[in-house]
Amino acid sequence: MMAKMTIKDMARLAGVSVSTVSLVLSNHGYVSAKTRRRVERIIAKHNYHPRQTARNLVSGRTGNMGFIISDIHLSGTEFFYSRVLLGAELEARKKDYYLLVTTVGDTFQPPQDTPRFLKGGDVDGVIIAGSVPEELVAYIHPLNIPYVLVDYKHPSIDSNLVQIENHDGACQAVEHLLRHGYRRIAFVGGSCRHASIRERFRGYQSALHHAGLSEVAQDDSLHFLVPEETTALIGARGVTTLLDRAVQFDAVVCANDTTALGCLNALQERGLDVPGDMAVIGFDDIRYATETKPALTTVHVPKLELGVQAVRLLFECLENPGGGLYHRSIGTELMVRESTSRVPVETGAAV
Amino acid sequence: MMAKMTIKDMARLAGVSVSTVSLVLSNHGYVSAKTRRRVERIIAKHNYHPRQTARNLVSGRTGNMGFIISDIHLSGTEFFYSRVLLGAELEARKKDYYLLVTTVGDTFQPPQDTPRFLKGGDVDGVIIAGSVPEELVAYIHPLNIPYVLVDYKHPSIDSNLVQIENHDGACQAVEHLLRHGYRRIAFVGGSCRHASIRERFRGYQSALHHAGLSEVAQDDSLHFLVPEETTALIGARGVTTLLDRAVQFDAVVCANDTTALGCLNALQERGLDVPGDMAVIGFDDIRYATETKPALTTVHVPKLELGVQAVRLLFECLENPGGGLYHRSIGTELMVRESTSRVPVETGAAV
DNA sequence: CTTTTATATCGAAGCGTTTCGATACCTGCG
DNA sequence: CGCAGGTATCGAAACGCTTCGATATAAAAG
Repeated sequence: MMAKMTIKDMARLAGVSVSTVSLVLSNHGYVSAKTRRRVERIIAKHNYHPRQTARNLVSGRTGNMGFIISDIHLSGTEFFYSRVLLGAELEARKKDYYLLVTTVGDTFQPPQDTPRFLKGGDVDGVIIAGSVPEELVAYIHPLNIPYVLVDYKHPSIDSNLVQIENHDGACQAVEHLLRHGYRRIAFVGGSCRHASIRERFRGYQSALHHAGLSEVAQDDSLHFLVPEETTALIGARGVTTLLDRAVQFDAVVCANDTTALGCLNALQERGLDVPGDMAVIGFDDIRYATETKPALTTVHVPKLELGVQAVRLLFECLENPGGGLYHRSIGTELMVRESTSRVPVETGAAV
Repeated sequence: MMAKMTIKDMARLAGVSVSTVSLVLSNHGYVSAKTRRRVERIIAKHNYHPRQTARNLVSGRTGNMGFIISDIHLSGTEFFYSRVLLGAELEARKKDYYLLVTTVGDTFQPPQDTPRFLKGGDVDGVIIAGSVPEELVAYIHPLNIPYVLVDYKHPSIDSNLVQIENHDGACQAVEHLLRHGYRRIAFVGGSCRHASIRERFRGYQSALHHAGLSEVAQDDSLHFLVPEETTALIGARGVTTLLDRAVQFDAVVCANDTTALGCLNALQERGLDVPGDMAVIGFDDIRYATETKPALTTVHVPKLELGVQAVRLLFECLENPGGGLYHRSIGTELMVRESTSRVPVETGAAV
């Protein structure tokens, strides 16, 4: 195991100065073809690679971006943010950037819980995916390090944002149900404090209003919206609660697919047929949306794209410092499967 | 936006030398209580944090570890490796280490596709999660940088390993079926080139042998094992293929849960009752194993634990360089749910 | 009262790069 | 022939930090 080679070693071995080796490496100034060849041969022969750390020090640029995500989101409830992460990684790598990933719990105490890379300047920018403690954003904001929020928004701090068109997606869902003749449409979901969920609920209401069904939109006995983290159980509890209220409804819009899975199971248990007796529609289009029986009609969210756009946004901030805040909206697409129409339809690919 | 503060600024402001500030920071040598207080006040007041990059340069230690995972694994087929990642992150952070995450595709061309952080010395060690191109391991091995493979093994290169007790898990599955009276037990799965899947198959065979059912273990008409990546479709195809062969069987052990989901759906479509007509057992215990109808009996793999152990192993390598290769085996646990016993049983938590 | 020893502080070297002049050589043009 | 300007190479400073002596003082020991 030979000791780590440095640029000095290369210079010595090639019989040139350190600066010349550096010039060869960076392709900046003048180097004669002959010298260049000789240096390159030596470099290749010894498999030399410049130490990034040293470069960082002089350039003030790290080539890394932080990716912060709540532990729950990374792998707790849904198969969602790991795709956002993947999209971000693929896009970042195109520009030779790498992701320094860390998770945060649902509490965040500024000194101890702060990722070291934020304070130590190990990253050029940060992506925050999904909802995180408000304190985190409040901590990062004044740090003067570019950051982008994905599918989350701090209540009072303006940030760079990549958002899902939740409102529009929910409208699409409701309009689809209306087209298929469903009228008394319920809404079920957890995490109601999350802005995305609220937007979905508002989209649902708004579509009903436009269809002249304001009494449905306003009828809170048709709405089950709780603050607990989304799980299938919430969906099951939601739909059984509604059924037990003996309120009449023929369709349920779910805040997301996980909720919808719970609904499907609970309805089945009650002996109700989906979509015969009741339609169910989800949101997100997670992987298992195609595996349910019946396959779940849902609003597709392009998760990779969220990651990709977040990275692009961050790059723009980096290239254009002090250039105000950016804002991107990612559209959704209705995936019509079996849970909302009496005739089985073609099943599209999920995720 | 004030310019970035350095240790020099702190020294100047506190009226001491740079070295003294450094001593305060590191808690190494002698500093009088008075001086310490003064310096600490100044540091706190200006929210100064030493630049990691600079520290790296002198210490030769980065405080980062690489985490390499195939793009497919991160979010393609299963809800598995994102939990490994989470486990690794949580454990690494305990020692103030962070993960530099990157993905690899199923091809890997050494110069271009090599993550920069491997060459540039941005990490102190590397974790490789799941199966990756052989060339990747072949590339990293001679780099003399500590690395750990999780749930994967290079055919010829010896590495530090964290493995699942696949063989034992599959035995548990088969033994459970045998106890419940199932005898003609089939095996269905994809990705058969993956060592883990092969071990599961061998475990299945081995348990049957021990039970005196060698003819089942050897009967290839009961085995559906294909090289394609695991999907639910493979499971569906597998079980219908077996049914169409008109071979008699009353239970199917699946290479993993995704496969099992496909089996469940296909069986249901054929009008067969699970577990009445046929038992189905999975492997992994992914999140949706509890959401299927019937809930899936499966072999639980502690995914977080895989990540945790990988990080611990890597730390050992770092603290003990040149200390040979390490090897850890992570046990599994049978989760009995509804798909294997005629009487419904309590449903445990998944994932 | 001198000699250790423990305590406190500092200057300077060094970590591995990049980059900014400085120097020197050619070449071609007036 | 002399000189501008392009080409080639190099030495040295700088990036922000740690750490190794060196130096100085105070306390303890002889």
